[in-house]
Amino acid sequence: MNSTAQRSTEASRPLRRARGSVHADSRLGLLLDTAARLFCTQGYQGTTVRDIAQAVGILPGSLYSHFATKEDLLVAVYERGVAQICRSTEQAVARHEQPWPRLEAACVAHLEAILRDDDYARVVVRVRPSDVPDAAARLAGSRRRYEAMWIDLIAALPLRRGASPQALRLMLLGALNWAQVWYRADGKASPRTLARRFVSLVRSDA
Amino acid sequence: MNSTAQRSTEASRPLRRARGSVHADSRLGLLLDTAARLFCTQGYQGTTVRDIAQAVGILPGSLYSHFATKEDLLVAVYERGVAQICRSTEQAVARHEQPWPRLEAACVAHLEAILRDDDYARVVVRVRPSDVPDAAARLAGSRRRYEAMWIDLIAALPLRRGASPQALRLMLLGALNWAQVWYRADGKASPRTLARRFVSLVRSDA
Amino acid sequence: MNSTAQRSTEASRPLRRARGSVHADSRLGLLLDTAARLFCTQGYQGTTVRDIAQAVGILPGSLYSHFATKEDLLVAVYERGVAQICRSTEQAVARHEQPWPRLEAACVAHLEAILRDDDYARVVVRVRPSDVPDAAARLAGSRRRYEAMWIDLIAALPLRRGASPQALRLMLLGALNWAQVWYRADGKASPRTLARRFVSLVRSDA
Amino acid sequence: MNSTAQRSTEASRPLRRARGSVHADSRLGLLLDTAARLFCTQGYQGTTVRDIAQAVGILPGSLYSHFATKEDLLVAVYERGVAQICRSTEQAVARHEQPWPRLEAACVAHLEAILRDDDYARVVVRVRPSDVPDAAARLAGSRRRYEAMWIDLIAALPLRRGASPQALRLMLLGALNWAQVWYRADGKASPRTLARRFVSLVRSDA
DNA sequence: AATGAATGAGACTTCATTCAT
DNA sequence: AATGAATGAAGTCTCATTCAT
Repeated sequence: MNSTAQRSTEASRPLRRARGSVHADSRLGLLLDTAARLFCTQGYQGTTVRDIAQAVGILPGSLYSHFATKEDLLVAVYERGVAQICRSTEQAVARHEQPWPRLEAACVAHLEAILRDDDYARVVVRVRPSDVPDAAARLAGSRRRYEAMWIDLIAALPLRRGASPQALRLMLLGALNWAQVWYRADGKASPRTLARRFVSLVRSDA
Repeated sequence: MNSTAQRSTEASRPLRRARGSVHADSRLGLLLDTAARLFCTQGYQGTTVRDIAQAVGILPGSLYSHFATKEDLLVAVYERGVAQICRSTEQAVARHEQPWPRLEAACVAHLEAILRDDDYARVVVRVRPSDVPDAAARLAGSRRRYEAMWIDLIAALPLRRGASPQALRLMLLGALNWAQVWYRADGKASPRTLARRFVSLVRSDA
Repeated sequence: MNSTAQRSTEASRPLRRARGSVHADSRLGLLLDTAARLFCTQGYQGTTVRDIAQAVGILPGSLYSHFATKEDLLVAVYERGVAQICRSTEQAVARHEQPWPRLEAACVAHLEAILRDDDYARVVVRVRPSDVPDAAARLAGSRRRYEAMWIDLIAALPLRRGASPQALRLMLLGALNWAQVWYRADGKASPRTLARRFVSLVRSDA
Repeated sequence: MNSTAQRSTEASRPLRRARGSVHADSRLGLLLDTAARLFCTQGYQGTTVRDIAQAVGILPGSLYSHFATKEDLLVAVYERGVAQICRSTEQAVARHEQPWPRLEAACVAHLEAILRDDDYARVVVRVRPSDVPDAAARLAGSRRRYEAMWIDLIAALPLRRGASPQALRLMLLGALNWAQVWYRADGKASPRTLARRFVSLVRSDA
């Protein structure tokens, strides 16, 4: 619902202007936050320009003072989402030195971001590039840096011979991302617990 | 509303009328097949009633001789999808007796269904119930039978103490389903290979 | 809701076939009754062919075995309505010999018919010919016989010099017909009472 | 939503843009005028959004910049109609002091408004609230103020003992309103004459 | 930056009606 | 007489976007 923990100043929840944003004193920050919230809640196609404008407190046409198209707005949100999930994950990883703990920390950070903390990050998982054909390439491009990070994380693991690092990465990220489909906040297991269980299932050194 | 399940391949992909059907319902069959194809290709919201009607060769309004709403059509497709993925998986599982091979067979069948074989099954994974709020309950209901099957498959495994069967199920299914997002048919690894790799990663008895 | 008191045999309320209708054993009687009920309840434009067919228990297309168009069905209902309101009024009038009591009896019969007793008669007042341009002439033609009766009734009155018989007729019928707009069955005054009050207001011989 | 009431004749019938309006809202005024004209000519259900938009010279969708639904547009027209018929009647009444002449003036004003002068007023009589179920309550609410005026007018009359004021009001208004059904502008009697005849028929003090 | 009205295309759906069976 | 599927036109309304102000 609200964006990151680290940057809460910008995600001013109510309708008024955010301060301290890189985007100066404009409504741009609020606009992005709102779009992120609606995109991750209702999906890209399920969110209308009207929805966003109304939640921000402007008219639909005014949105085009900031973004040329709805897709551009999505791309902006998506890029921020990738940036933030990268940052969260990097910070979490940096606290550990051993490869498996580092991987586990990444999984926890990732899952917490896409389930709870960060509307921007949630959009990255919620919106399939193929749902927005014209922007698919740009979205996929944004994602790449994050994937590179995961490739490194996995490469550092002492896997047993024959195990596919790529399969491990796809499996872990897939399992984590799909949690967005079934996870309910009122459940018993927290994102953190879930992430740890997933990791322990594939941890071959135990 | 929809007809049998025994005729899954009868009128699968072609744009024109099915040939040689024993039933006289070829139009309805074609309609469902077409809807399944478009829904899994473009998503539910990305597919218009016009798209479907045009691909079938009828007028948009004619669709409403068969289904009262677009959502009802989705539900019919979805229910067929669940039925077929259940059938495929059950058949695959039945060829094995040991728990891990049974699970592996299920994963292979599941992944092949949602990546390649079966437009109906693909819809089940492609369309999130929450994207279609008014039909969400019906869709989720359909899914339940399939989930029950997986719970049984997992319960039969000799897991090491402390491992969560639920986490294992959610992890495997999530990883498999998410493959729909990144899998490209021209890739090196077949669905079968992928599924086996995923299973081997979580196989604790090796 | 149901049609006349004198012909209750035909107006079999539930969905099954009427017996003893002039229209033999067919569903025609039921069809007409149902159309009358819906037309007077929801208006002509507010009633769809589907509504009628469904209430009768047939398919929309089957309606066209009986009537070539929806308008033809309306005309048939309307003509019956005029016939029945004529009959009711004539019977009521026949019980009196003096001109004013005859007029009063006509008003009572008319108002009871269009407010309560007779769905067919209600249609005659409810549906404006101008709402159905293509059938307007036929509807207006049906009405004529009834109007002639009223002209005679009024002509028999001993009006004071200068009073316009035409104005009196238009006023009385207008006041009665408009009651359909505001009358509620749960009100205090019965149609009979209302009709009498209207007559007494214009009765110049008191 | 709708603008002033002081400009009733400004953009009355012409198909094209109003000339010389003091206001810049000519488009909205034209829209309302056009809707009033079509609603009173063809009825509410007989008038399509396309009809209105085309007569105004905009696209159907553009109508929704001003009104959220077709019903909202009707309500706006209807409310104006009640306002204007109130105003016309009040002005006419104000020119007389005796109760019967005041009533007669009201009848004349009412009849002229709903037969000739004022498309908005005509809509009030032409459209039955029960034909537009979702807006019925709002329409009926609008009407109330006008009815209150009539109750006062009637209450001031020196009726003979036993005469029901309510019946007199319902009779007069019913007779006047129903004239919309049968009146043709080319007839011999003017609305004014007709209204006077009606009043004289119920005038008990002559 | 923002407004408010409008655009143009297209959304889903309904309607009366047809017609082979 | 009735069916069931289809037609073709039209229904109301929504959408992303534009543009003069």
